[in-house]
Amino acid sequence: MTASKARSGDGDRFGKICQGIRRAILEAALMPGDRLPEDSLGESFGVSRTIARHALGQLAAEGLVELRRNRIATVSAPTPSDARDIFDIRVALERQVVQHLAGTLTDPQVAELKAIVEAEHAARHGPDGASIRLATEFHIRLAELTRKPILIRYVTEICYRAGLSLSSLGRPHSSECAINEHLALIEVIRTGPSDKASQMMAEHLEAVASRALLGGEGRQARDLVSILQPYAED
Amino acid sequence: MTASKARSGDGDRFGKICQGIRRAILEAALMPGDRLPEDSLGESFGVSRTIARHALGQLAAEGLVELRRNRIATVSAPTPSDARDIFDIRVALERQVVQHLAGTLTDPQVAELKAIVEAEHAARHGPDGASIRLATEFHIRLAELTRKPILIRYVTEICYRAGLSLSSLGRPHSSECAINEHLALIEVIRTGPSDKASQMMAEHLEAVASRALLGGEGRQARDLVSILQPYAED
DNA sequence: CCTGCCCAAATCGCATGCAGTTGCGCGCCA
DNA sequence: TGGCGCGCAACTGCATGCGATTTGGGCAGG
Repeated sequence: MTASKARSGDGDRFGKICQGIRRAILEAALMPGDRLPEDSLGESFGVSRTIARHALGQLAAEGLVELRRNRIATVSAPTPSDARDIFDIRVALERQVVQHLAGTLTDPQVAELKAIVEAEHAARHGPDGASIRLATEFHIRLAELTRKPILIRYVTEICYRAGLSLSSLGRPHSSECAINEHLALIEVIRTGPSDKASQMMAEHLEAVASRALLGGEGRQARDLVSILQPYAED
Repeated sequence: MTASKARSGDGDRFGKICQGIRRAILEAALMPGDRLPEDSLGESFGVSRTIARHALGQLAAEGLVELRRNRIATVSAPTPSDARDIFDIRVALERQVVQHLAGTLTDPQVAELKAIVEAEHAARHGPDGASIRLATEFHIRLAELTRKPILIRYVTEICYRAGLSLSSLGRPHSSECAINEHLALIEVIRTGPSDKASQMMAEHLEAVASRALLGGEGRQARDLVSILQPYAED
């Protein structure tokens, strides 16, 4: 499925485009509403429209890209309410991750996770995009440790969506605390009972969501679309 | 995506194919391993390979279809372990559904849900496929009542995957009890506290999973792939 | 009778071409 | 100056064509 297909490495042009756009979105290089015409996309990745088009379809299925008939594809613009839903789902899924993982981490796994957190620490004063990407990588890596392909897939997808929501709706930045929370998470997953670990993950994600989403001045100009949305539903 | 693109009705050939195959899989008309060549697919839906191919991509992203490079697409063959993961995730997601819904159901909504259960009752002696489809429809309708598009999307997807798992790994049938459980669910969602409703949903889904999955003689010939899988991973 | 090789048919991967739709800019009119 | 409508360029929707790859079945050899 997607996970196995995204595993680019051979001549997988399709996966390359998907991954490229995903990363661009995650790092906030692409912002909601940005246009993604098939032609120019294919050109910049050195392939024909066909593949670019296919990739856009995939990304639309993941919720990162919006596809309207006969219109240029755009980067999705999650509403605050979307963001709320995404984080609710994310909490539910990542609780499962830590529940399955609690007490099973091997030393190399712990080391790998700590290495990611260290990278986060190193990047904490760099561009915003890198921080978000690394934090996301931490959560995805955690999911991958479960070796449950379907869970991995959903966590990955929801993490990307969350990243998009953060970069478009969130405050400029607030990753400082997340780093400590990640370290604490590793510890509690390694040693703690699964309930406690699950609870801590839930609190961590809630903290991320409220630090970034609820506190700040979420709404900019383009938010009028989310305001008008209820009126346009019928 | 599904939600916004499912706005079918006009000339949406793409959505038609997706929905057609989804339904065929859900009703067990298509079984895991069945081949889905682009040509014949497009022919039977009256479109060119291009669209059929695109639809297969979408279904692969949803996990219903397996796509291997240069090979004919096949209906996915979930392993028992996949099925376990799917139901774990499904429990987590549907708990959210009933938590959001508890105590908010309007009378027409209750009536609509009861109508679906009634249809289940009517179809309880018909072909297996119809029962599974209606039970699935119940859960999806429940999710739709939350009006949370992203949650709806994930629940829908996971329900389809669960349906595929049931029809391929499950016993011939055991929907009798599910009908009563659905009725009980409606009641507790309508009146009960959200915790209780959430708990009942979890128990219902666990019951479905264990009735169908754990009890029976899950493994047939093709399961040797899942047996060999761990050895082939590196 | 079983095994292994080789070739033709089936099928996929991808680019390109054409037709239909959108929307943007420019000129016209108030 | 500001609003309106028209026409063209850009873009998408989709089909088809060609080369590459897999498959499975026949034939030769053990």
